[in-house]
Amino acid sequence: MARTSSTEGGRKAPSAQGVRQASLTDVAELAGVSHMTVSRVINGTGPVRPETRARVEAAVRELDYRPNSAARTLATGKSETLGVVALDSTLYGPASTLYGIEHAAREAGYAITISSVSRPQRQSISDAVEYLRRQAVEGILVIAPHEAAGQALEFTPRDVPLVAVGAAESAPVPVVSVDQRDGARRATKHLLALGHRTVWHVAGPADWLEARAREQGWSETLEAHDIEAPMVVRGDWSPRSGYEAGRTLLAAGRPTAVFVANDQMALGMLRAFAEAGVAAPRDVHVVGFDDVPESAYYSPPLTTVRQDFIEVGRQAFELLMSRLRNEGTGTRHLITPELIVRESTGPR
Amino acid sequence: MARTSSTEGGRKAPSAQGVRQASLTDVAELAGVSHMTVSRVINGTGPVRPETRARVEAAVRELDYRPNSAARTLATGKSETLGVVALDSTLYGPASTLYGIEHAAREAGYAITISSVSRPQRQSISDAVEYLRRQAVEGILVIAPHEAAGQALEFTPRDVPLVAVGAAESAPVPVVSVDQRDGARRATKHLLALGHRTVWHVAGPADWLEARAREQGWSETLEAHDIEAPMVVRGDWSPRSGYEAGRTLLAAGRPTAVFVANDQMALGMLRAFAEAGVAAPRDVHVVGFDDVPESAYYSPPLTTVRQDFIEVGRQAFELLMSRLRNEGTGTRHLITPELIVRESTGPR
DNA sequence: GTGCACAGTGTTAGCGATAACAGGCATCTG
DNA sequence: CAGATGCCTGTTATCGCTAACACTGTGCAC
Repeated sequence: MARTSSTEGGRKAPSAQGVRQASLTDVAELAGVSHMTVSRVINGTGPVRPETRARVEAAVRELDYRPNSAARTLATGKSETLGVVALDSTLYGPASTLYGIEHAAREAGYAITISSVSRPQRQSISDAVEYLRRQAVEGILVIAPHEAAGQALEFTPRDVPLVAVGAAESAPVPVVSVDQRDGARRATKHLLALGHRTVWHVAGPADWLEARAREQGWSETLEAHDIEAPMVVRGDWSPRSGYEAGRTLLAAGRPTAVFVANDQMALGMLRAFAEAGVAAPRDVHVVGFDDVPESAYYSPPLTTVRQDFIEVGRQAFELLMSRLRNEGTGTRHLITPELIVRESTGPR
Repeated sequence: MARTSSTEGGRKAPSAQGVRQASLTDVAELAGVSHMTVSRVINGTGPVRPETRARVEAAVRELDYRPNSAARTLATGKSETLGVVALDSTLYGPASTLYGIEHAAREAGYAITISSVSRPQRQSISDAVEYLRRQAVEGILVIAPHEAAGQALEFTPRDVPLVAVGAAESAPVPVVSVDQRDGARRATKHLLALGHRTVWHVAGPADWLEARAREQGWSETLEAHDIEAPMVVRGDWSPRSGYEAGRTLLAAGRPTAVFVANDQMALGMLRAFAEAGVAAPRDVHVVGFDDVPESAYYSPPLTTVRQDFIEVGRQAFELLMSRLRNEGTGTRHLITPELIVRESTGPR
């Protein structure tokens, strides 16, 4: 089609902000039909003669009509919107999960409203949920892998479907998560299989359920091999805390094998080791957790446990949808992680 | 107050999903007033006798009333919701910006609806904007630092306020961004000041405006020193592409100074160098961009250019708000980045 | 004591959409 | 050819809220 210059531009994009959006009725008038007919054309409900349909569609284009979602929500009771309670962080895991959810939702035509919490406290999580309920969301996904989240969810109202991502097994709501304990067991076994007498552990924050599950998987594996678990060093997921943990470990007696609860801390620890002249894999074997994109390029490339966060997000969305449809399907999805072996546990 | 056990619990959290949410009218009936009085109590508009107010508040609690935002939006024309077009990625920058925005918005009582795009194409960005408009957002923030975003924004409707984050200076909308060129100039000057005869550059994807601005800052600095710019090696922000760039550089003649367009690629490059026995800072000086939390723990710790993404998010939100209030304040905010010097450009 | 201001409340009319039902006019069926 | 059965369209009520205005009563100025 040839460009019709000024007319089109001028009509479609009036610079003033005051122009009212066209409504169904406006379109109906212009097309010479009733507003219901327009509604039927827009939504594809009910039969409309092709000729009429064309007239309506022309009017829609002419007025640049856009359905008002608030009105639709009010009339139907359905908002086609989901709420997500997300962590206010750029941690790789939570951020990836968020995108997994957003993706799945968008494909299904659902909008996503986010409410983030800076600190994993019971109150703030309850607040976030409450806030979302006010936004008339149809369901809520909570990405909040801490203890506090589990507690907050206990007192969550039951009248809006809710799915937790990565929360406690004991949480009173449906849950989708990666099997952290299994991942930790794989990591620990891998290190033991390399001939180490014991495996040390740098854990995440104690109030993170995932940190605790990894710790558990580690300690129960040692136990199964009749090995007494050494002291746990705790970090906060950050590279800096991993660095400090590394120095602590060096002082505590130079481990030969360390399972670190996430890749970023492993990076910090490797750095602390390197500064002390302790090289991996020559002097120490290290396994991380998460498989962040960088971990293959650490020095040395890091053996780690891969979690498929996108899949977690997808399954969480699916589970929520099935709840919305009132299908009482499963209440807990566990996703199995995968051990990725790289140089940090390679030949010395 | 003592807990009244079963009555309360039973009424407030009926497990069935079918129970209708209480409406203003329900509350009004229970409190023995008109629905308008309830509305006034809820919103604090208009005078209400303390006694009446108390009765209404009791009824609100009793019924666990929650205002219906769709109805409110329909009646007032204000949705108190902003739309954000975000990149479907876990890149540190975009993710951080998103959280900066969310934070600022939440404090101001605005909800955030996200629409993410997987690939920075003009069409997908237009679609995302269109999608948000349908959600009745009051304003839109576009985090999309690519060429395509700039193009898409040109054809964006003018009737919903829109602010771009990190887009082209030439974009036809208000923009908030970090001064990439300035950052690149600082990085390049820093390397030149260390006595290098030239500085190589590993650039980001050509369709990212930020990549181009950094490249420009680099090349114009060389030019100002009468140095001919060496060949540009291009990556895609990923550590893997940085690794490949590193190998390319090694083959192309072993540079002594490299400015890499982001930290992750710098990591990959350092890895490629290390594998070839080229150590930083002994044999080569490297500067990155972004200052991701990990960069202080790379081997060696990376000199880089810090961008305050949270501040970017905050200012973008502010700018959008001022647009909403129809204050014609500034149209472009530039935030100055900061050079962080670490070992990767340290003494040899 | 009349009038006026104002606190406190109620009534009515939308906002823009869908739901539910009610036709008019063909076309088929018997 | 009457009646039934669709297609296509229109009318009306309704979702839950706020805006706008109307109404009562009290307290105070004059």
